[in-house]
Amino acid sequence: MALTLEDIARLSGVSRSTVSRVINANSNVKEETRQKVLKVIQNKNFQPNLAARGLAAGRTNIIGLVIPAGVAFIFTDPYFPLLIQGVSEACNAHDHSVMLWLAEPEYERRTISQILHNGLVDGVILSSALMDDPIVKSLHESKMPFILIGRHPTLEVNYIDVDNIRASREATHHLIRQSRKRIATITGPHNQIASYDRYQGYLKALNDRNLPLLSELVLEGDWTEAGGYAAMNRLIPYKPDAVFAANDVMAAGAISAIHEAQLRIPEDVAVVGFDDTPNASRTQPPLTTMRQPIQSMGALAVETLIDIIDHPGSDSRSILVATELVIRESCGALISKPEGGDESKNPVDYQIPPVNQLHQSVGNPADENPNILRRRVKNA
Amino acid sequence: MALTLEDIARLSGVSRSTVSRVINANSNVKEETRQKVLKVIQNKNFQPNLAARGLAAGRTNIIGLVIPAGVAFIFTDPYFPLLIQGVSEACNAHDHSVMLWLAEPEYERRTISQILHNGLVDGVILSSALMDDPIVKSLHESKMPFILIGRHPTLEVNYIDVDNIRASREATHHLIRQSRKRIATITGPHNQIASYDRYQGYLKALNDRNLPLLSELVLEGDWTEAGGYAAMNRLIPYKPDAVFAANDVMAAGAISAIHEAQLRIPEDVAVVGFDDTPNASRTQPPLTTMRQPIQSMGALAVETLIDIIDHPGSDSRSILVATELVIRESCGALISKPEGGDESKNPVDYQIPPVNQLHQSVGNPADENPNILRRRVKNA
DNA sequence: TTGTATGCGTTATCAT
DNA sequence: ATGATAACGCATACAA
Repeated sequence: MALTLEDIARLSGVSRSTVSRVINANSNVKEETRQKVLKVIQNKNFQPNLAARGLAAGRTNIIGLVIPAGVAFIFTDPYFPLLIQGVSEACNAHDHSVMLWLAEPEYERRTISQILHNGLVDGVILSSALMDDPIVKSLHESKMPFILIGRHPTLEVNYIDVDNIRASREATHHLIRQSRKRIATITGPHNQIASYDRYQGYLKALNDRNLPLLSELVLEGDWTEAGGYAAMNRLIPYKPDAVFAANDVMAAGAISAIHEAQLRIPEDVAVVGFDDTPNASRTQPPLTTMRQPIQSMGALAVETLIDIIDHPGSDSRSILVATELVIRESCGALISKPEGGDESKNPVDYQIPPVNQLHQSVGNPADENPNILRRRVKNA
Repeated sequence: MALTLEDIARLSGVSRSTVSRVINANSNVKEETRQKVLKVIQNKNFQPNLAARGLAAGRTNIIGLVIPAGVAFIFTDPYFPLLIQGVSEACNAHDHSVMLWLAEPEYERRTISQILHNGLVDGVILSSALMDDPIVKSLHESKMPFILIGRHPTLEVNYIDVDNIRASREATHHLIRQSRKRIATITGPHNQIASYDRYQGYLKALNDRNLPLLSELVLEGDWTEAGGYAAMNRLIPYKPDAVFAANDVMAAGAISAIHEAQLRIPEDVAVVGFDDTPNASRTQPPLTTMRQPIQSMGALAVETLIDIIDHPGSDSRSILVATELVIRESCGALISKPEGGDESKNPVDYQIPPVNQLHQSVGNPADENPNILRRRVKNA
């Protein structure tokens, strides 16, 4: 049987309460006593029972990480692994544990109510993807602290995201600057907010330069390599000279299709992806892509969630993490001189901040107001 | 505040114990009462507090999944995601939750003792990899039920694994049958049991056919694509006509290197991998590989662990899951007629069972006794 | 079949 | 600064 507070108390000649105080770093304990107790604890390698602690304190230091499995099958995509890793590391660093739910549709209803009411979890990180995810609504209506990875289209909830619109706009502008005229895009699934935002950015970029939207050059993918491959195959007959894929995995698929069609990259078709996942640099040619710091976002989610848990009733937080266009010359680089003279300056009306600089925004990122970006104040 | 047993009891006009009985499917309760209580529970969407349940019953229905992070950085490899998915799904299906620990070296010591003693976890699935992993020893010395994914070289512990030796031997035989004479291998890291076993299988295959071991054709990789690429580059000067990579990701790296050296696959160099990860079929040419059902192994681990938890003191289990050589003609296929006449029959002295058939073995898989493979008796 | 009483290992409130 | 004691929400042995 495992040791208890009582055991430690007896062994160190104090009361249970004092041991509890020592463990919880309560200042009301004489240094001498503290050391004595601490020694016994170390000696016996005592670990307080978390279930009991949870019961008594109403707090478990456990965070739930929920990933809808309708989306999670994309495990050939490093996105979720990286997110999990980021969350896990941050939890370790903050003395929390992570409970993982890959919420399969069939179990979803049971799962969500379990999470909310079983008293085992202090808060939830939800990698929501679907625009109308019922889990988000359930959480929003409950008292459970939670934070989304990826903004929500309508509800005012806590979230961490990159500014997908801005980032995609920037990525598309990169292609426009190369005088690409027939820029295709392979989007993510319609019902996901990230897909929507990235498509909006693409549209805005075209609009910025008065380029027409060619609807035959817009195709919906499913984030997978096979999907990108299939989409590109259907795109090729329409002779695009560039393609913006909403993630790197689809971009890789597109590259395969382009090669098979005997077209050259980037001479015939330039390719730009999104994510900068580990092997974006290993495609042939290396992929130009929009980097988002997925692991950092996971970590930031943890820290913010803990902050929310510690300060209930505080304002809702919307945190935007900066992205960075990673130009790998061979894949999405300039192939012709700019037509006009103004292409040398960045056509986007703001500077992309460096990737490791985290920013907080209070508004909706869809709003056109780069100035509300503020440096995030930690532990504020 | 969340509802409690007491609330439900009051609402349905019975005692707390009766409600508890209903929830725990105790047979000693009148059907009528049962229905009555059940209705209130459904109605109020009551969820018992798991912390309290854990405290009282000494069981939480939570399973810990521990992945050493020294290994987990390989998240560009779908292995761990697939494993996590398999474990998670099985846990859902069995009404358990999964607690995830990506055990980083710095936190390892604290982590392990937390897992063992915090009373939050009924048992642990450990994706051990290192031969001398201290976590395994800690677990082995503790009373915590646990199961390894991947056998342990010395300790007699519960594990799930594929027969790596046998599988690699089979894979290598496939190359030998093509009259390949200079068969290279890219192994995993030395200190991992899977690497060791797969290398042993390679050695046995050479030995089976009296082929010499050419030490310049053996190189240690690190499971990553970059590692496979680098290893292959160093291998090429020694003119191998085939290479067996200990996993698909390294095989993909090797393919890149071979292409860059202007060599043809499989005419000049045949390639065989291990795992059959989702995009093994998407390499150019498609990869011939040894399939292991990673997700199934995760699920089987969960079921076995629950069984162990339910029946403490039972014998230790060693379960081997069958593998299957997936021959994709273009990558590791025959390029020349067999030299002798006996190559037509399988040189390995046993049939590889179909992949979805799970088997149990009592002995050490390193032992040469295919006959001890038995169908696993479920719920036995 | 049902209710009562006790204990699980903490934290927290109250004394001292 | 420390110690008793009462919750926390549930399961279970025992009584009825």
